[in-house]
Amino acid sequence: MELVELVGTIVARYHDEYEQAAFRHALTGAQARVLALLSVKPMPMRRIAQKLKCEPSNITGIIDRLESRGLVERRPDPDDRRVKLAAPTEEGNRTAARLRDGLDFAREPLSELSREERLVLRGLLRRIVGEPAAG
Amino acid sequence: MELVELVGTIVARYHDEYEQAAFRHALTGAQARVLALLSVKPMPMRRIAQKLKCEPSNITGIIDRLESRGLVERRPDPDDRRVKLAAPTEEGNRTAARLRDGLDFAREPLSELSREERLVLRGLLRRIVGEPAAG
DNA sequence: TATTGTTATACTCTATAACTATA
DNA sequence: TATAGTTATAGAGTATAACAATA
Repeated sequence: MELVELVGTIVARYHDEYEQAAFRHALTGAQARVLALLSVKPMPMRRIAQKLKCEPSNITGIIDRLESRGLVERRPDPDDRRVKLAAPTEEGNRTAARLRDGLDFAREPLSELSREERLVLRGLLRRIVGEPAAG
Repeated sequence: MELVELVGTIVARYHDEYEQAAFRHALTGAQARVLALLSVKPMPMRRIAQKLKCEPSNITGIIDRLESRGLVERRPDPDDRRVKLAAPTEEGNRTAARLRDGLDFAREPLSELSREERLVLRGLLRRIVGEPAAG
């Protein structure tokens, strides 16, 4: 099995598992990604679009749906009245935490590897990602 | 940077690059995946749905759009008149080949690694994917 | 004038359910 | 009866263009 094909397999599996984890919380993949993003740090609508690499107009609907479920709220930005800060509610933060815990990919397949092997893998992946040697 | 985060980064990058490669040929991601699949081997509509992990009814529209662009055609199955085999046209095969060649991910980041490192990486990824030692 | 978020619109992908034609 | 593909429908994500409020 070729390296590129292996990477493709892992990408597909990771993606599927993320979608499934989202589905368990009655979220779509996009909604789960936005919620996960906001649970790290609230941010303006436009910043979310940049992170998701999509047009800002799409974020309106995604936040609408998360807001209607009580997982996210829109707050005014005291420094710029044009800006709306999207932030998770308490329930949103709890959902985001359970979402993280439900990502089996982290545990199961990687647990096949020993500690040393994981360090080797991490080093190789860092090279691929283009990380500097730090960390 | 943690291992899981690294995998997530690579997954996102791979995904983006695939979408971009598809876009360069005026294809959506789903259309490109189906075309790539069929360029390996023509198959019944239902089999495509299984490969893409979606409902068969969706495949009708995707094949419709590929067919209207002359990239794919529907052929009867001589063994079962219910079945329609989706197969790439000559132009479809050419497009699929150019699509494969345009996937920079294969070349650029992996080329950072030496031959030995790539073998080590392949071995580790095989373990993660759960491949038997064969190949 | 430029920017932020929104609205309106259209297209694609998706699941569900009902349908046709075969088996 | 069961299966393969289709159609109809609805919801979600996406891009584009135009808009109101604010900078």
